[in-house]
Amino acid sequence: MSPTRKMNEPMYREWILDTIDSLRSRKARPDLERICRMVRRRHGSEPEQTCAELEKLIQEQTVLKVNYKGSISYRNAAKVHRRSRKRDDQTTKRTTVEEANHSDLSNGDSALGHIDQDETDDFEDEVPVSMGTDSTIEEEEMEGADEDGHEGSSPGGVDAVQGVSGGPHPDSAPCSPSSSISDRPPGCQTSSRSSSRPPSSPPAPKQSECVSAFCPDEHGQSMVQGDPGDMKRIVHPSGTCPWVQKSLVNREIEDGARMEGSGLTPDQLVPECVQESVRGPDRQPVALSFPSDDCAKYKKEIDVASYVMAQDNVQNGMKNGEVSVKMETTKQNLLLWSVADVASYITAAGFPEQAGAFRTQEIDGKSLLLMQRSDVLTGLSIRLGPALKIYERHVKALQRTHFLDEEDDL
DNA sequence: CCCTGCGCACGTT
DNA sequence: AACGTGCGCAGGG
Repeated sequence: MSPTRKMNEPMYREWILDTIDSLRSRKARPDLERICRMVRRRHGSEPEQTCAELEKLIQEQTVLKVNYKGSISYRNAAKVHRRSRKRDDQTTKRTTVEEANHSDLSNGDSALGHIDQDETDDFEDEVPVSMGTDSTIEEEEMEGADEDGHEGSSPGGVDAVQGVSGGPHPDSAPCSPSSSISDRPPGCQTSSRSSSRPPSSPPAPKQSECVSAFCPDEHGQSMVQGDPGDMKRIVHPSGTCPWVQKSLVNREIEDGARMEGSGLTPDQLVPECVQESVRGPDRQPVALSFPSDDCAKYKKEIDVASYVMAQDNVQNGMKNGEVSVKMETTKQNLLLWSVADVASYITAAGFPEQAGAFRTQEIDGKSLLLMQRSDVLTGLSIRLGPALKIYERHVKALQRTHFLDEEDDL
């Protein structure tokens, strides 16, 4: 019965991205409610589905979920670009990434710009998004984390702390750090929130947009975060997004009068990923330390590709030498890779069957750099499972490494 | 009623 | 100054 149910991701992805773009061009906040509504109107798909698909996109970073001015917004990752102007600064900063994490967060909101076609990967490195995909992720967890992180922030952090999470949304609530993190359920249903605060929250003094995704550490990479276990779960039942329905329903039927039912306004529901970081004019963020921060930092500092490679080598137990060598030269020479090089890389990475597809499609180093997720997932005619792994763990990693390196060089 | 377009204020770089 | 964002309002269907 529900044809929409079967929709392919690519399609949905387009719809959603398109919708986000439309809303943006219309100067309307691309929030979940609007996105769902528009998708429904245009394509007739259920809000729930849209919500679920949107989440997938968030996880794969095709869409970025951010907290902007106290509310959740979604961004088309491909359109996000960071400031391209000041290169010098960037370069400098990049070197020392230590603080990158914060800056990333902060710039999220306005800095996003447009990345044209290069998209995804490019921005990735700047934006605090998560890179992983396979397992995980999401936003809500962060709350817990940050709270936990307590304000380590700053001494004077009052403001900061407050700002960090408290500002805009109660939900984020950070205000009470000491409170329980543990109970912070994944956003959607949350009941606890209802009592927390009235719908009307004061305008957030500070503003910054935070991306909600984080780095999953499914590889077991030991990143800096403290509790991996926690952050692993998925946040909300995407399939169900009560709040989505609710908001839509409200609109259609009651117009909001019913919120009390759940106790929250659509806005408040969103909290899942809300997290904010504030940073002083000249200081670092005050923010609490949440995983995402670490992730961002981690991303920058570590050579993802190397890491991945190492892993693969281990698991494949093969051609370590070859791969390693390749890796060494990767940064500078990815552009020089031939079709055969790419194929052997894929083979060495443990996907011999899929390597042929790369060869067939004549993917050389340059092409590899230009590959987008959809290209790998659907353009090569390979199975989704391996395709996802190849893209997330190898293609993306190589691209990232390449661009980062390029940036450093600049 | 809903969608769309846009002026304007605000925040960041 | 330039740019991204989104509120709030007006106009059109």
